Amino acid sequence: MEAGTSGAGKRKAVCDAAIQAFIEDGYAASMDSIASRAGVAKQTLYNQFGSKEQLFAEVIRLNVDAITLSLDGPGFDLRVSLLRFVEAFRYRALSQWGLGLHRALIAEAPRFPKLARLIFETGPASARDALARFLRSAMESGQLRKVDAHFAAELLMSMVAGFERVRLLYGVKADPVALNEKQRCAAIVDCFLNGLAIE
Amino acid sequence: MEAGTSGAGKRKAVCDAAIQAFIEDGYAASMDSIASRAGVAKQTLYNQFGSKEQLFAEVIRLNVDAITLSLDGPGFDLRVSLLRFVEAFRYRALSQWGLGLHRALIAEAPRFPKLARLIFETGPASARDALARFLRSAMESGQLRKVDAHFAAELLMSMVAGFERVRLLYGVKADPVALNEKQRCAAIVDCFLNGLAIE
DNA sequence: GACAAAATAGACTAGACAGTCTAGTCTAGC
DNA sequence: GCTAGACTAGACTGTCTAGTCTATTTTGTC
Repeated sequence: MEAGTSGAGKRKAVCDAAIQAFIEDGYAASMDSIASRAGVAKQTLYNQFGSKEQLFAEVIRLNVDAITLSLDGPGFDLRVSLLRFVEAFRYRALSQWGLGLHRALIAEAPRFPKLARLIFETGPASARDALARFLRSAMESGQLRKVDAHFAAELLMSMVAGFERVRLLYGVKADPVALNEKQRCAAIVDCFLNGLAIE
Repeated sequence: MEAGTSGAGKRKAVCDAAIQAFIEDGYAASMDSIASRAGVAKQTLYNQFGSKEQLFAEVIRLNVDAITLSLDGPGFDLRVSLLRFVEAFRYRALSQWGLGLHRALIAEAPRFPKLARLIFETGPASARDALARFLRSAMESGQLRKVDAHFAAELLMSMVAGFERVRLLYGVKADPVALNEKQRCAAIVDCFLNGLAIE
């Protein structure tokens, strides 16, 4: 007898299948395909979630959380901490998983405005706020120029997941002569630190 | 007798209606709705474009071009030129028009990989290349630190249309205490110039 | 083993939509 | 005026999908 054979187990199997389907096909993924992926009858989806909209909202909510990384230690080296954040955030935003989720959400945001807002707040906005708190403490301890911390946090996140995320969303491969991942992260952090250096 | 009463005139009317419909509803916009928006019979769409896919590809192609702004003058002030670029690019990327086009394209990129690639090359990549050429000349004349010019161009474009574009795509209003547009553009350019200043 | 809750397959409804077809109208050039 | 070609309204086909329903089987609990 396998693990998810009824009740909560089935629910998990359905969520896994659904997020995968939504990542691949967006909201257009059919309930039939989700059911067959999960190895479950379609009726079970309706028993568990009521409707496609609720299933979508539920699995998206389950799969989004903030990056609350080890940004808080006060004694840490600024550059090292930022580099760790940048690498983690880059992985989140630019993995197939992150790109697919982003694509599905962006496409359906007009249809699900409340869900979109919730996801934005618990995802990107929450990560930005954590980063802003970290940057503010660095500003107060004289390691960075004093500017709007939220603005600075958004700037760093943009540098990581701006142009390159667009490129990946369009399905275009990286230029072979471009910098590799590590170099890119380091260059971003250095440019950011120079940009906000004490004059 | 109005302008677009047959032939090329109708075609223009259909293109206008179609791009508007795709911006609002994505590829899900129905051929019936496009026809009625254009004040045209559905058959006319098929006479002119053959299929929905071809209509989509055609109107997207018509509506994407590069920002080839006045970046080329050699004697111009670096900061002023960049500010002009940033403000123009910001408007392009963050207007309802730009956001809608972006949303529709991102959502359908997996279905239209060749079109997506074409659009990426003629749109963002082409703007990046123009900016990179401009930055390279600034580097060569000693106004900027010498780094990979493509990387630098992508960084600046990311700063403009990164986090904030995501926020708008999610339909979330700006934080009321945030910087206004002009301030934001100026802060971005200043951070960029500091980040790449000669040591 | 009996029973109740939950799951199953699969048929079914209702509606949306791409694309086709038809019958008839409008317009330009001759 | 006549004709060819484009346009029109709208009916129609075939397909796809969300969601429902039913009859049957499986599962966990006592």
